Amino acid sequence: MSKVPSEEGIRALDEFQLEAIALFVRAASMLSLPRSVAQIYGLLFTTPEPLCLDEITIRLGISRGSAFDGLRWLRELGAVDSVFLPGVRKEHFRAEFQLRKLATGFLRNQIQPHVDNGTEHLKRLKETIDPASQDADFYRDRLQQINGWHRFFSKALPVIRALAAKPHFRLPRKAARS
Amino acid sequence: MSKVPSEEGIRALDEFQLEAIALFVRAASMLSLPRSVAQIYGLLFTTPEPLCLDEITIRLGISRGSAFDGLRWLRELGAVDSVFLPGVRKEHFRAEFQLRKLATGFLRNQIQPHVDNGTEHLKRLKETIDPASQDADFYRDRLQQINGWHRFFSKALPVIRALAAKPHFRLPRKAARS
DNA sequence: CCTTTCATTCATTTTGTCTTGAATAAACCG
DNA sequence: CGGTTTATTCAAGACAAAATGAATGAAAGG
Repeated sequence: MSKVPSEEGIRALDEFQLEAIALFVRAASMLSLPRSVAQIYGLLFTTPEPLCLDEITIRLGISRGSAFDGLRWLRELGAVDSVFLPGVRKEHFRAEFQLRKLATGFLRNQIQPHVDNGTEHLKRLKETIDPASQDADFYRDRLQQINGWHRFFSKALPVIRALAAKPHFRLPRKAARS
Repeated sequence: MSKVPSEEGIRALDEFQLEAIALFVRAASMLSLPRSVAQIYGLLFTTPEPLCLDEITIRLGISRGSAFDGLRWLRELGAVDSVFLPGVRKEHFRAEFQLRKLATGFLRNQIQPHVDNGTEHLKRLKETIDPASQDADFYRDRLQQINGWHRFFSKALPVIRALAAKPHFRLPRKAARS
């Protein structure tokens, strides 16, 4: 009957979902993340059951490609889990929402690499200082400044991770719908 | 003699400056900030004397418009100071580089507004829950989740500010060139 | 005033990123 | 195996953000 994904049995987004997705989109724009990523996460976050790729494209009105890329990104971050339902071929997805996991994934994927890379660049920067130059002292001072920032970030990341892990910031358990 | 900014007496960037600017550009890309902003900051950071707009455009090879916008952005953040030299008409700029100031400015301008705005959106989101809906409980649960994140950020920002302010992360004083 | 210099704006062009959708590959099924 | 469904890639197009530079405005100097 249906070769192409159809909308049969797919209910439209309700007001809560729309508003929540909008909220995620706003938050994502703060981090300059693609709208589609935020939409996908928002949809999964506000949907009790795991959804497959086609359902996502239909409900959000985005293309397969976007949905696929967005899901891959979210999975790599750990913000989305794939779920295999017995007897169902399609991969299904649901939102992960422990702050600890989200923060850890984001730091690991988006921040840490830059900080690590910075270490290397700092070494190179140091070597560009010509001791004979009349600016050598000034440059050494600036290099130290950058080094200080770099150390700060190296130390701050674990602190942030720890903050996010504090149960204090999690919710009191509430009955979850099955 | 010169109606148009010329390169008279403007020495080219040396290796240290080029490398440092590249480093700032990389860092900026992590935050999705425009390249020109990073270039300007990098140039000022690695230049002992304050520079005026024209010197910046010449040394970096960017347009007046970019330089102006970039400087405005950096000034609003507090990452750049303008300096008025006696007997000199042109406004001159120099980099501010206390981590405390940079972090404070960035959080104030780029993050805080989003968090504040979030408060409002959360209120609206709450009102979209239809108590009659069969998803009402589920949605309330999710709303609590987002509330938790929001509280986390509200609390985390001051902590980060405090971290950045720790003298521990600043450098031992070194003689600065006048 | 009038002129000159410097600061600022903004319509246009350029650049880079996101999205799309058709093509391809892989997995599954009988 | 063929046939079919599902997953993934990727070149082309759409879009948004940034950069440009000429035009305008403001301030200073004489």
